[in-house]
Amino acid sequence: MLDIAFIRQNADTVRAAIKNKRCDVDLDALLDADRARRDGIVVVDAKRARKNQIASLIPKATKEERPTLIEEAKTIRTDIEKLEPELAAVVKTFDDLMLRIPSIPRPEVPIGAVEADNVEVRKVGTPRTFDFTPKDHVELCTHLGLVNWEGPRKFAGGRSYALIGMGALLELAVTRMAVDLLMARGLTLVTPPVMVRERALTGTGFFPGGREEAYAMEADELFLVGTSEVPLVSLHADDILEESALPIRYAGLSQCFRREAGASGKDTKGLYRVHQFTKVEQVIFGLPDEEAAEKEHYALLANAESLLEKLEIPYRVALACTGEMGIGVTRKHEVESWMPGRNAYSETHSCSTMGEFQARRSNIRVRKADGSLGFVYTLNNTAVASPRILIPILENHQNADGSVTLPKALVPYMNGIEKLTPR
RNA sequence: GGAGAGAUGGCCGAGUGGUCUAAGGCAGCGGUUUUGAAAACCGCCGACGGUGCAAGCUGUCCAGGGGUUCGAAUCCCUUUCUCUCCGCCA
Repeated sequence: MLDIAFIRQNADTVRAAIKNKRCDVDLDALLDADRARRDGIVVVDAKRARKNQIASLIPKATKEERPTLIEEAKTIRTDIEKLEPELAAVVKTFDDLMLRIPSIPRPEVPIGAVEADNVEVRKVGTPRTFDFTPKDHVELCTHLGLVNWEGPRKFAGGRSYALIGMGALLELAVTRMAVDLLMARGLTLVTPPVMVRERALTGTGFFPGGREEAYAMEADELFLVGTSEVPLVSLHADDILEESALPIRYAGLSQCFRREAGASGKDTKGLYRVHQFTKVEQVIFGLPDEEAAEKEHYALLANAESLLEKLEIPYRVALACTGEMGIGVTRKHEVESWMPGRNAYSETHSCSTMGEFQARRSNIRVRKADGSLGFVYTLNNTAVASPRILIPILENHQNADGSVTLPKALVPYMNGIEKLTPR
């Protein structure tokens, strides 16, 4: 969410952001609602002021004066009772529109509509040249017995899967490796609730725009989160954090749930796009300062890259274009791992600076050293998401006989197992 | 799931219909004193909105929502959360 005063004063900037981010919201409707809201407040506040004035006069008034005052107060109350619902309706319109206004992309962000408009920043590692026909991860998982595909699809539906045996252990291993790396770099491990109220999703910017993406549990008015970013950011909703306590750096470990409502028919095969997965996510609360935020952003990015280096996976880093950024994001880097089965770099990490966007929605403030209050900046990045990360691990490290030689860093987490072979 | 007790500013805590512009304390900020610091003393000190060049004026907020009343932190209803006991349970 942006400051309405900022929106009024920078309407053109906001209009450009809406266009470039391909958001569906009517800025003029918002400005109209804002005007109507403020006009309404002036009228209602004047009535309320008189009402308060009369209420304070009555105890001091004589017996003779009282009936007149009470009469006037009753009239005013009737007026107010008529005006308040009208104002509330205007405010509701205003609030709904405010929630759909995107944050402003930073100047370095390329303007573009689709993935192809992202700007490559660097490539690290070289995709391996195979002297045999490499298998894709589906074949490898089947060959090595890492996944049960058919069972889950019968009782849990499409995009479901079960990791089995070494497959399940591999997920634990890579997850634990990520946790250890982040803890060593000063992040605090959190295993948060994954069932949350609507407020957490609105507060982090996933609602109202992404309502279709979330699983809802109607009976309890709870939603399953698609990332632990949601509970981690919400952990400090309504808090006033001391400047000295910042930055706060969390590593969230959770199951994530996504309906993939807009992806029907896309990536239905294998482990790439699934409804339920495990993710270690990095979340930062920092001072509202662009320079400090930039430093944190690149530290988060570096953590993800370290992970991929340990996993010996070639990857590339791209600066996402405006059309590929979420509503609240002001700068986003995507890290794409090389996946031989897709013959492409594909997204495994997403590193975002959100500015004050989430803090305004979730009411997360900082008391600065000079005593003033401000909103914090939030940032987030994937550390590792499984099973998607299993794809480049298996595909890049496969051998001609269908076995997989695990990257060295993973071996201790695999109880010393160096190679996956069919059992 | 059942019964009961609670929720007040950054924190603790008083406040059972008008004088609440929320006592008092802690923390914070400024000052006096001091070589410096501490202590003591004095003063300041909630958030958000509207309006205004500004000074100021004004509205809302005592967990959330609704109601009663000329007037609600206070009375009523409701939701959420916390605590105690019982039940169930990995």
